[in-house]
Amino acid sequence: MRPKLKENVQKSVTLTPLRVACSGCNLRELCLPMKLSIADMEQVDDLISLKHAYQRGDYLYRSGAKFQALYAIRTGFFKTQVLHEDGREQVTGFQMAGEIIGMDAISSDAHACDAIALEDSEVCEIPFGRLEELSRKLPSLQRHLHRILSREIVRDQGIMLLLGSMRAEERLAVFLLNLSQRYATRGYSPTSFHLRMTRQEIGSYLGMKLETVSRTLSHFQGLGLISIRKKSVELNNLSGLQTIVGPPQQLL
Amino acid sequence: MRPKLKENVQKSVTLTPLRVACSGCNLRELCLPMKLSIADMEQVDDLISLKHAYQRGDYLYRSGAKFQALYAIRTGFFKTQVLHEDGREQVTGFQMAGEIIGMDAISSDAHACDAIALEDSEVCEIPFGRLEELSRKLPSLQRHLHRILSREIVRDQGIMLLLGSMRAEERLAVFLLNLSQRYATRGYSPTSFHLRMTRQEIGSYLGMKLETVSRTLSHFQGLGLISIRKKSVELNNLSGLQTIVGPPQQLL
DNA sequence: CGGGGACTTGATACTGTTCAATTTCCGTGG
DNA sequence: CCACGGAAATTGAACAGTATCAAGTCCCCG
Repeated sequence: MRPKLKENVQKSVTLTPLRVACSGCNLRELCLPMKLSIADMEQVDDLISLKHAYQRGDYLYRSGAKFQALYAIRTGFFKTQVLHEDGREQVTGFQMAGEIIGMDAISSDAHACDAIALEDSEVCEIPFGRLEELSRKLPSLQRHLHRILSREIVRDQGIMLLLGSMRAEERLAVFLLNLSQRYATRGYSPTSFHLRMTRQEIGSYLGMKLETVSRTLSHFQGLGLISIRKKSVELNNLSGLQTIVGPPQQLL
Repeated sequence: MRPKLKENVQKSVTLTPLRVACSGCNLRELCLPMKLSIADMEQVDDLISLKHAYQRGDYLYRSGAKFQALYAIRTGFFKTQVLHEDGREQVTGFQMAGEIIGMDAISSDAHACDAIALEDSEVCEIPFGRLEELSRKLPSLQRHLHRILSREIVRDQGIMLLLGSMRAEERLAVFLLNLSQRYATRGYSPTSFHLRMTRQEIGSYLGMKLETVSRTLSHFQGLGLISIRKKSVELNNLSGLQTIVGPPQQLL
């Protein structure tokens, strides 16, 4: 696959740098905002050339495993979770195509959480040593890497806000709206999609029990906000969901 | 202050590189793990030379403010908080001497949270553009920056676990033990310290109401685990607190 | 020395959990 | 292809943990 790609680069002058680096690996996240020359782009392209397939249930990495690479999800769906020694588990995120995963491992050279495929997926490996090396030469790559790391921090802060100060209904509404927006960004319907995760996993992520997730979804359905049947959801009233997130009782 | 420092560098051969870069600014976090030549160290030293004082209640930065620099806390104590439009606020962290703050702003060039001094504090400014520039030249600085960013991600994951799967008692025990450990690292007593924040702020951080914080602290005192009088805490039984965090009822 | 914020404590209300019983669905093997 | 078995999901009822509301105290700062 890769050689063919390189030929494309050389032959097709009309190909924008963007499309070159992203054609081997649909890395919206990694490539979109960068302005690179063709030559530079090829270097980035080389970096992310390794591609692996994972089946549903497979671990992309396990907590404690030696850190070697970041991973760019090309297709599919993952969850990340941290395990407490006493058996508690907390889902820390759901990741879909175009997102980068594994950044927790940089700090200690070992992964701090598990990443598990929720459906069959393809992933590009980004050897971190080489990424650092290359980003020393390419300021725009460097800047982009920093943005990705920082975005993860901001995302986590949002989840803290959610877990620390929202009620069950609000959390679930935020969750659905977030999925909706992410699917929309990727060209899928923002109002009709499949949940790749179980109620239990949603509950773990949102800090509530699976029964509460189920009840709350049923409640939303009763209000006509959504239609849900097992894992297929339809959001019938996006602004209605927004209202639930907003001031439930008049605060401030 | 800075000129004097440079003279020290030139005259005192016995000064280790570490002590040079840290003498102007007590940046355990930023400097400790790096191996740099004297010349490189001086460059890092130059980078972090700007120092500012903040009084209790002052904002180090506000949400939305343009991103210009990271900040290394030299002395004092800060909190960071995110505000939801409907007035809800969530404290996302308490930062003390030696910690780096402001990394949320890299992703969008604007700060995503407020940082407020909880006591009179001194802070070193680290212009981020120059930090990036220098870290392109110094791989060990680059690596260290990445570790700091990643550590923040790991920290946030820990808080998600706390908020998502622990009960009030456990959260508070974790909180006290975490403070204890951080004070110990800095050479202060791990068992006797002042809380710099209000019950309300602790509650916001831990996802509970101030009354619950107060009650739970009283409860710990009743158990003989701690002694607390307003803001002074004494941890009388560290392993007892650990037990509270551990399996409360036999899980798994 | 006053005033107001911070804190504590109690009584009550409510949200979400726990336990339990069914039902539905999906993958597997006959 | 259908039947089966087990996991996932739904729903109900009782319960537990926190939040809420309300007094009252303490103490820090001006």
